[in-house]
Amino acid sequence: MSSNKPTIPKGTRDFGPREMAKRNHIVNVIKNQFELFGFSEIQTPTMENLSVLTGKYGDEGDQLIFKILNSGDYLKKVDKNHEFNSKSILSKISEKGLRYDLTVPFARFVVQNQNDIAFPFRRFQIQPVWRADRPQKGRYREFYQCDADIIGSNSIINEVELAQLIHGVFENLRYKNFILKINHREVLFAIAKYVKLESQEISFATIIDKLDKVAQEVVEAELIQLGADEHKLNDYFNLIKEKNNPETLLSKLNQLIPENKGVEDLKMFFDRSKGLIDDPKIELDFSLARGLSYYTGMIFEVKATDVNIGSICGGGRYDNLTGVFGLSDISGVGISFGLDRINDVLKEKNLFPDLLGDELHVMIGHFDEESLNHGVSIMNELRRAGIRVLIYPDIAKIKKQLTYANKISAQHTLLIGSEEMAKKKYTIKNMKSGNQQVLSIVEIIKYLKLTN
RNA sequence: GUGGUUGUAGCUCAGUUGGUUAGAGCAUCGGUUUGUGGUACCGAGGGUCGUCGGUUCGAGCCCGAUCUUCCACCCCA
Repeated sequence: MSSNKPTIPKGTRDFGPREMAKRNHIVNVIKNQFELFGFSEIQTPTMENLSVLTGKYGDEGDQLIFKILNSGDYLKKVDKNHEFNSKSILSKISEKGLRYDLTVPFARFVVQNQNDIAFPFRRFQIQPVWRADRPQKGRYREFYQCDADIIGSNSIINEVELAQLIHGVFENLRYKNFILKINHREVLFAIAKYVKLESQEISFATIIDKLDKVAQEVVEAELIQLGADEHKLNDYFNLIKEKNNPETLLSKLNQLIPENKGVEDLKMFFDRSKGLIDDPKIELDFSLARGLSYYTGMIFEVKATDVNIGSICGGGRYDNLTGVFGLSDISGVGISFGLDRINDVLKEKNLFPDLLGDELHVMIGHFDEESLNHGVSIMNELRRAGIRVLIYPDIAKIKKQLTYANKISAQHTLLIGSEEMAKKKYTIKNMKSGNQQVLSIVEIIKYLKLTN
């Protein structure tokens, strides 16, 4: 009868009770901030039509979309006499895929519901996404994103608010060692032009993005091979390396690329942020590029400085995300928190609070059938008073019941025997200290309300 | 997708140049103790050594394939 042990697919995870309590803690903090900033929640389906998903994330992104096989005889539409390769038959055997992120489904949602939406529309969304990537540290095939977007407004105030929101989230998670890097796509494009790489802006951006991993010489050599002007490249590298306040950096940048919208936006961003964020951890990084092809304006990325895990939050402004679905000239800006990576960071840095808010207040223990029944009515009274309580449901030795209470981390046990039933006073035991006292139900409720 | 790496009990790991019946700690269950756990002592259960195939008189150990783990690249949350 020995069967093979069951497993779960590569890159996916089970979350036990303790894990879920921690994840919920993070979700609650993020959700709370989203609501404070006036965002409303939506959800979209797990699967989308492939026509919605493909072409939005670049060629590599398309490869990473999980495709769903058509139901029924999925080979029916395949013409074997025709071209027979994976690319040509994909459209015949699959028309749906699992969502790859939350932004593109959101764009689809906006277009479909445009007549019911009041613009500017502020929505948040916390749902899992799937990528057929090869898993490694901080990289999963199923993971949660927590997105907040504002669509239908060009104002830089939105960017400022999102920066505030990011600070609010990490402050409430008690994580201080993050840095919010910002840049602007227009700046990158103008610099590409400046170093004589016009029409190769994308290649320029992807190479430049490696700067935090690869030595500058390597990046420089790669860019020169691409056709960049060595002298102009040096001006740029010098500016990247310079540590200075944003105003100075921006005015220096302005000398390289005058009359640039990106520089103007960034100036306005810092101007409007003044005094709104305590202890801002914002850094201008003119080499920040970010992959997703739909960004057109300011781009954000949050990095953990003391954990090696990639970015834990990212986002930016997109001017025409809904354009591909037929609704043009609507600008939006959004950010996405990586729940799983934030969880990894808090775990590594031991930043979870001792009490996660999921604690069981009381477990009722008993000695026989009669006290068990008595306990059930006591349990009812406690629940009505808002106390989280359960009763050990079987007749068992008190030792076994206490061991169980210990394992499920009950904060107290309430013991009922013949003496307790006679006096209507019950033994309440604090499981941490081991102290116990004999109290009436009213006193117990009062006592528990005080401790929780 | 490219290159490397890992796999022995529920968990963390030992296991000699290939040699009888594969071990430990923790965890689990039971007892010492018929009203007291987390924290004592005693005992028990639990493994076709990731899977399939090969070499050998003999494989946990050697070889191949495959799955899985982790890492780097790629990309990203």
